[in-house]
Amino acid sequence: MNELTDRQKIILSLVVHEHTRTAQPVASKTLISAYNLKISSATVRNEMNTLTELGFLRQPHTSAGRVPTEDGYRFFVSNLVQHTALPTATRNTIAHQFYQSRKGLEYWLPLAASVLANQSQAVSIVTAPHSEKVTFKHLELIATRASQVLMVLVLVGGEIQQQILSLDSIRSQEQLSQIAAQINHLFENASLEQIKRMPLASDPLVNQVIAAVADQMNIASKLVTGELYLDGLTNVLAEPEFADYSPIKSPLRLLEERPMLDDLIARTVLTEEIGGVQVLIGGENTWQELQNCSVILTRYGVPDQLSGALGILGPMRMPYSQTISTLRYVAELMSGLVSDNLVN
Amino acid sequence: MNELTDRQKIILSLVVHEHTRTAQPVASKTLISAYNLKISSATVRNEMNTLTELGFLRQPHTSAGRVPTEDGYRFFVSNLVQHTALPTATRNTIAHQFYQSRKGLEYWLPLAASVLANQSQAVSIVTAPHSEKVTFKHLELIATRASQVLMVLVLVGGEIQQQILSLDSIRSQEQLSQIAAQINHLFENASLEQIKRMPLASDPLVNQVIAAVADQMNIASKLVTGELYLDGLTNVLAEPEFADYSPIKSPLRLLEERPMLDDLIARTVLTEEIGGVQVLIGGENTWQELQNCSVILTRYGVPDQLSGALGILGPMRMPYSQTISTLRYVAELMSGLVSDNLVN
DNA sequence: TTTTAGCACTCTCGGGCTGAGAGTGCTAAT
DNA sequence: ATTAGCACTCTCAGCCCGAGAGTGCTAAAA
Repeated sequence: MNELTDRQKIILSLVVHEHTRTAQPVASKTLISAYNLKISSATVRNEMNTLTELGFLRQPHTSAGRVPTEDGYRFFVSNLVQHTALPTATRNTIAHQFYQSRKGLEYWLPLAASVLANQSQAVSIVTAPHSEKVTFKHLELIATRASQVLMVLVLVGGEIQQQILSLDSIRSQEQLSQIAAQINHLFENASLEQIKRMPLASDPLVNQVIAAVADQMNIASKLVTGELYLDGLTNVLAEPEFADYSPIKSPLRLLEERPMLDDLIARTVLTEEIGGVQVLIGGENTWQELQNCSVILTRYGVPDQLSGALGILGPMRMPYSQTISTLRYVAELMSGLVSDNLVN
Repeated sequence: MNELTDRQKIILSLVVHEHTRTAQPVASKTLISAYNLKISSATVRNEMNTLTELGFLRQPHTSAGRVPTEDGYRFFVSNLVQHTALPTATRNTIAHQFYQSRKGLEYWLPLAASVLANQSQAVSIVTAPHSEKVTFKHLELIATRASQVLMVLVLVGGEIQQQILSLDSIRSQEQLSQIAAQINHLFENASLEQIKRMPLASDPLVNQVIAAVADQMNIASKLVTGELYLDGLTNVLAEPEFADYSPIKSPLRLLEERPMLDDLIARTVLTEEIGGVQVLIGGENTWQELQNCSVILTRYGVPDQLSGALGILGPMRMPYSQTISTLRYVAELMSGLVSDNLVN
């Protein structure tokens, strides 16, 4: 498979590089002049020819330069990308933004989305961290009007679920607090299974609350990802290949349809350990919507406890090295923040 | 101002109607054949001419039909729109979707966004309800690790704020609960001003918590709108006038920039009482980004307690009557839901 | 055997031209 | 006041064409 000569690899790299820069088919002459190559354009043409036969390049038409194919990008990303560290200046800029933001996940998530979108000039995807195992942490019952009660459920990890309960009978705030305290004691660090196995209480109202708790925990356990944050939609629209609007629609559709996006994230990132980066080029024959796009995804958080996904969706013609580095760095930052603020 | 003859009004209406249907300039002949008019095309042309001189219509070029201008739409919306009730079938479809959704604001908000986007085939804007006056309802302190504490603050209305506190000293959950109970008693239904005026407690830790509460309430009071939900971005891209992509970018930018959107909502809806509908045509010389767009906004919720905004952003060429009716109906539904689930 | 210079060939792209068609404004008659 | 009729204007799609870009091939050079 990896039968390319060194020179062919260099040329493929350069074509990819030049094409990401200009968004134009790359001609043989352009290449030697742009990168000061010591070989003639004819030689480059010959090599390009073999690369084309191998399926790594293609010509839009007979007398045009070459453009990398999906396979070309794939080969480039898996074998040729040079993982350069993010420039210190960039790292500082990013870190600075987190530093001067308000503390708290609800501020960091949109911030991460915005930082990623700006840095990559593409669409960013950020999901709130979510724990695979749902564990009870704390319950609170707050009297509102008449028999209505606001139930606030805190899960280990820090996720908060709320629900309005209509109780069968009216209780005072003191009574409610007592019930909550009782359940808090009983359910300390309990899993959903453990809660389901517990015997019924004597007070039917307690049972009603327990049922609601179990219900909410059940909902939480079925979530693949937490809240979703997107940013940078307009960046994509600025890309020259989208001058004709139609190719835009499909990838944007993907972002709007949660099930698809969840599927995408579930099938890629969540199978990955934290720190790994997955690159999907052209939808990999699975997501039709992503024909001319690439998605780069990674996971952040604390393993086995609370983790979410970070991603970039952009044109296939994308500065992979830089984008991957940025994504890695933001993931690192976010992991740190999550672990510093873990509720357990 | 309202100097139009009845026939001119009819013709203006028909031009608007026909143009929203076809997205094409409307010719005099087209009009009489499409609507079986009993007058000749020459008469229509004469009337169109005066309407053009009055600034309600314009010609893209000499030998093209007429297109409504901003003023034309404005006149149409304020004087000529016939407020037809939403068909029962549509109402049922919408109500059904709310009925079979899970209960809870966190489900209704995206649902409302999705319903509006689908019904109007445009971009929908939904903000979570938010109360103008911030009032303390309930506080909870939950021990996590070491000296870290999760603070959960519930405001009257039901908004929940959370924050991780790093305490100066380590306390047990019992002690924390005691502190919370103490503050809950002290702050019952207190406003931010009242809290700020209260004397310091003897326990510095209590003061630390109170400061955090005040801080969170301060943040809440500064929010113009709650969380934001958008949907239907792709619908806009399907509009024929956006075949060339460039006009798309500006309105989408507006949606991504929270400050602008907040400004838009604040300046229009929030000045309006609940039930009223505001129509902004072509940005009304204030929002450059909305050149060829119209925004229809309304407010939902419980007056003076908890209210949010619902809106539709679409092309200026938009079925106003239908869209307004839909918006009204969804607002009505949402108001009901909010008032049924009020925490106070 | 590999590289290179040279050249013929192919294809795109923008400009200019053109004829058909759409729709108007005007005029004169009803 | 309305309308039929007509000349006029402007767009639009199609076509041709020449310039330019870039290739593939061949034959010579290294």
